[in-house]
Amino acid sequence: MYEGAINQPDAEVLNRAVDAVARETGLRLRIDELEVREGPYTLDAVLGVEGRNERLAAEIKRWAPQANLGALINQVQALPMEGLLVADYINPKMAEKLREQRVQFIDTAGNAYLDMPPVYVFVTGKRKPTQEMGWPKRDTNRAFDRTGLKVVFAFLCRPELAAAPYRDIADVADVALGTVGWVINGLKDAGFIFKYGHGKKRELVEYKRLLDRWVEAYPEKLRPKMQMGEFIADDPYWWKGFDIQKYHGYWGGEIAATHYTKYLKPAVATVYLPKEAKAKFLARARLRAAPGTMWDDTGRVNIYQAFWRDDTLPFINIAKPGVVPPVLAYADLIATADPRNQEAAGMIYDEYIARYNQQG
DNA sequence: TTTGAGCGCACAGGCGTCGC
DNA sequence: GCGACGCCTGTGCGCTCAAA
Repeated sequence: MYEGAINQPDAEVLNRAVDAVARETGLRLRIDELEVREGPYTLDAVLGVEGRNERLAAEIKRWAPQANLGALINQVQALPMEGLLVADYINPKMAEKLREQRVQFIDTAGNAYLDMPPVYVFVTGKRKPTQEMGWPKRDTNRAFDRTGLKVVFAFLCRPELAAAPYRDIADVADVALGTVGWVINGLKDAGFIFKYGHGKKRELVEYKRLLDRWVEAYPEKLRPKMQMGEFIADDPYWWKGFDIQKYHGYWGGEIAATHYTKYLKPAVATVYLPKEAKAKFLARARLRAAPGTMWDDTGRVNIYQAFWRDDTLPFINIAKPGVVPPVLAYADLIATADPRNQEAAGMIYDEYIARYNQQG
């Protein structure tokens, strides 16, 4: 068992997963290093395979719900060397998706997918470990709860906001003043904010890692709460020439990606609207409620309530009018777990977001 | 019914400004 | 230079509400 500088719960998940894969498959993985700096990346761990020369960069996730699968795939694929997802539990559906995208994984139940010819392992369907067996407790950092995510979103759009007074932050993020303290402390604990200089000015650090955490938590915690319905349009190109700004709305997801990259042909429309504009928007766009089961995504429209205040938009750094900020477009695309969308997300990151990472 | 997250408000400490 | 005052900032507490 390895005990290093990495936080205790992550180390526990890693140790359990390594033990489980050995028990279920006989394949022995070796924990070579923890918290390895590789250029701009900090790898959670580097693993070796006994009797072989391969080294695998481990991305450890204590909590890996299905809603975050796209983000997880993206994080593993972005690793600077051959990667491996190490999670508490991967259910059979997630296992199949990960295998489709050739993302190797191991979990604490003994489920695994490893493809290192001539070694090929695919184990799925092992039951989730119970709480009594030491099932790791979920991370309860308030920075990654519903309101915390609104504050972090504002920071990701405008990193310098981290140094602003609490009242300004609360105003821009549209949360209560008391919430800001919880979020800042949560970010400090997690190592995303530190204070420097004589005046103890706050600064955002580890921008990419924070973005990954946000992109991971957003589709699970915040977006479902903001959902105003799923609709369908008869004309799949209804959105072309549609003046969304008239409704104080913003294109997200695939349509945002076409504005930022000209790379995608959108099938699904994602729209962010103020609550009060929904009825007028639906009538003008001629949308109807989506049926329970849809075999084809073409023409599908997801509408979410905009979770930022319209009058604080100058602070939120909208790169294109009527289009959500690059950070949100990136998160929407990653959440789909679709390979083409992930590619588009990568382009948005490179062109619009990466510069914040270099600053931070 | 219980629990926990979110909010608003009040309070305390720090800092700057002004008058003596 | 020192003290009084007021403003700004961050923290803590109690209430409300929603989810389980």
